[in-house]
Amino acid sequence: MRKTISAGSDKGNAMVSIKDVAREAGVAISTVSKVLNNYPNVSEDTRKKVNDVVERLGFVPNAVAASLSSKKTGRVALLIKLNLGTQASDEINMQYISGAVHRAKELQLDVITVFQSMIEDMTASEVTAYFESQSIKGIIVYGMTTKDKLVHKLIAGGKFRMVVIDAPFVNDTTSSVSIDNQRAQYDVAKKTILENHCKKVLYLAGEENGYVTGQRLEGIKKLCAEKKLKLTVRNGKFSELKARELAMRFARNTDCVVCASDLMAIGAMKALIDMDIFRPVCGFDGIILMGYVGKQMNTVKQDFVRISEVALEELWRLMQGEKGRKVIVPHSLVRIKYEDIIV
Amino acid sequence: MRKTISAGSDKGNAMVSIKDVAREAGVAISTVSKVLNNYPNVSEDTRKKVNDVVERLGFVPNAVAASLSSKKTGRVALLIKLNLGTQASDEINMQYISGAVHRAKELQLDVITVFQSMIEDMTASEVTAYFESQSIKGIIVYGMTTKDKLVHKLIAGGKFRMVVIDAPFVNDTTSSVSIDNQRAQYDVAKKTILENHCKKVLYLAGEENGYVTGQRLEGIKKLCAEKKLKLTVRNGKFSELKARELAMRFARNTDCVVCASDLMAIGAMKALIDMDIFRPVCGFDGIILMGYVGKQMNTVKQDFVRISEVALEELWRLMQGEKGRKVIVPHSLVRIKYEDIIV
DNA sequence: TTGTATGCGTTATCAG
DNA sequence: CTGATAACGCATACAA
Repeated sequence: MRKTISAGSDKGNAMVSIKDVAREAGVAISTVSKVLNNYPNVSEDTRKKVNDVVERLGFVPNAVAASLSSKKTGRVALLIKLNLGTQASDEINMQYISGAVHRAKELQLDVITVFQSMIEDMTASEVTAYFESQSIKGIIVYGMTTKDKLVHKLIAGGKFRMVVIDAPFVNDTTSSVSIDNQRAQYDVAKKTILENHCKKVLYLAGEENGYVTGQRLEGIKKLCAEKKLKLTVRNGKFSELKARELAMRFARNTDCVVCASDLMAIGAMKALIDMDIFRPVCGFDGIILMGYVGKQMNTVKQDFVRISEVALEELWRLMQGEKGRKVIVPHSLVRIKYEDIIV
Repeated sequence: MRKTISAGSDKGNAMVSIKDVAREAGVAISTVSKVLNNYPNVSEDTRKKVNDVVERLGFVPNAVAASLSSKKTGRVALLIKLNLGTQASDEINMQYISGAVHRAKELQLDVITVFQSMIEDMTASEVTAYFESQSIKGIIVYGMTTKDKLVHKLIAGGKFRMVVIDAPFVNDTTSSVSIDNQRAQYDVAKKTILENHCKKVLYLAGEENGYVTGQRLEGIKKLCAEKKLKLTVRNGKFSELKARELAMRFARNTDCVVCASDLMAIGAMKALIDMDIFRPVCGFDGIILMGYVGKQMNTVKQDFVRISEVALEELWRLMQGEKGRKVIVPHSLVRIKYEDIIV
């Protein structure tokens, strides 16, 4: 009668299982299972009876056992690329993880986090075996580049449902999720250029093997064509240091610096400050670090949490058997000030 | 002879199971299991035979099934506290996750990531049930405060092996892992004070409900007592904004500002710059953000990746049945310059 | 040293 | 509508 809270260290108190519920409710295990999984063929009467016991015993089905048995309910892996300790990527990755993990809990999906570095020295079949051994059914890939052969093979293999962020892959079992990179680059540059009446723009592009690099480049090209602006493009490789160097060399002869990432924008801006000249700079991503540079800049705000939530929902869809598709998440333009981010 | 890569989209090839290995090797399933788990009683002969087949088939044991069966091999949860979008904590948490996940893979432990926000509105027994339903055997708690009643109950409940970072809990099933906070605060302050010949120090302490706050406070008190320095303590609450305000109000009458966190050090330093006065400032944590402030500061470098690796190893120990203990991880003193962190 | 049998907590397929 | 019962992939006490 007493719902013993089992004070302390009584070892053997096993978790309450479906069997206990069945016995307590006076029905068969299979019936309990049906109630739990909302099967149609079960009377309101027993349904209620079972649910009451479930409630009373505080029963929660064992997800591990379920996934062993079911083959449907599967786990998903987040494949994260950890960049050399630049905390810009830490911030972004953390938001990715947070978004996915939260949404996963709501959808009753089990999530494991995997870093590229953990699998980069494995062959494709080893990685596949590893994921299978973990009962992984779906994978979300963050920060994929053209050089990630392993991921390409994973997609081609077709063994897993996959969602790739910022990479243009769509097939029956693969979806892509991203913002409209071309449009975003166009928008943020346009705003900056109009505000400052620029004629000659220096564009610091991302790394060549990044899929977004080309799209963003299209955006700035389109703008410059439309507005008849002189465009100088340099490969900043998404590197703060590289951007700094490029700004030092080329910024003097232009009236603004458009960057394909916030980190590059920061590098460029710091260079300009050191050079003691002013040029408007705009970035891309909307990371908090932008608030620490001392100068405000326009940037594209990507909602990484949202992107990751959407990616997880998309993976869920795929795991229900739906076909892959391309999903675009909205973005916005912002200026990040120190006063806004300080807490 | 060819190690077939199984070209492409052959759908139905289920994962190779222990059964397949057994059949292929001409032994019983249990024998394979014994080989896999390095049991003593198995002849070198069959051991080799089995291992060959394992190799050839690329077999990897199904972790889910194993944990269902074994009751020993369990999963561990990382309980992460996500702070209001300050990317300082993002950086730290990312390193925590990275360290734990990597070490976990080596130790063949399955890891799930859980955020405080996901469980904060549950009761202790609900959380317990949730973790049990996930076959969680051990939990690492990051960023625990005195106010986290839930975690306290989890520890008291004794159902899980636990490792708490930066919190003083040790019992049979619980270990604590941290640096020597008192010593670290003493060291970094001493260095700063000696370098600048300070006499009056302003100390911006952490939040009262943080376990490290008291230890760090002891460190600075000890130093000031030894060196006969005038010490003014204010509660900065680990807040950059609060530190900024406190620096504005109190820094003028002191010759240096010792902070219990880098974020506060940044807030204080920015305030000093705005006030146009110079005071040496030192921080605590060693986050990369320190490189973006423009002024170099001494700080304590915590190796969060290492801390988390150690925590995971400790959890592993506990799960082997060993008793809880207190583990101290080394720290170091550094100055973080923009030139060092830019990549 | 090896094999047999049972169980872990579910889901799913059948009869009833 | 409900209840046995067989998987799921593996570990392990026990028998051979």
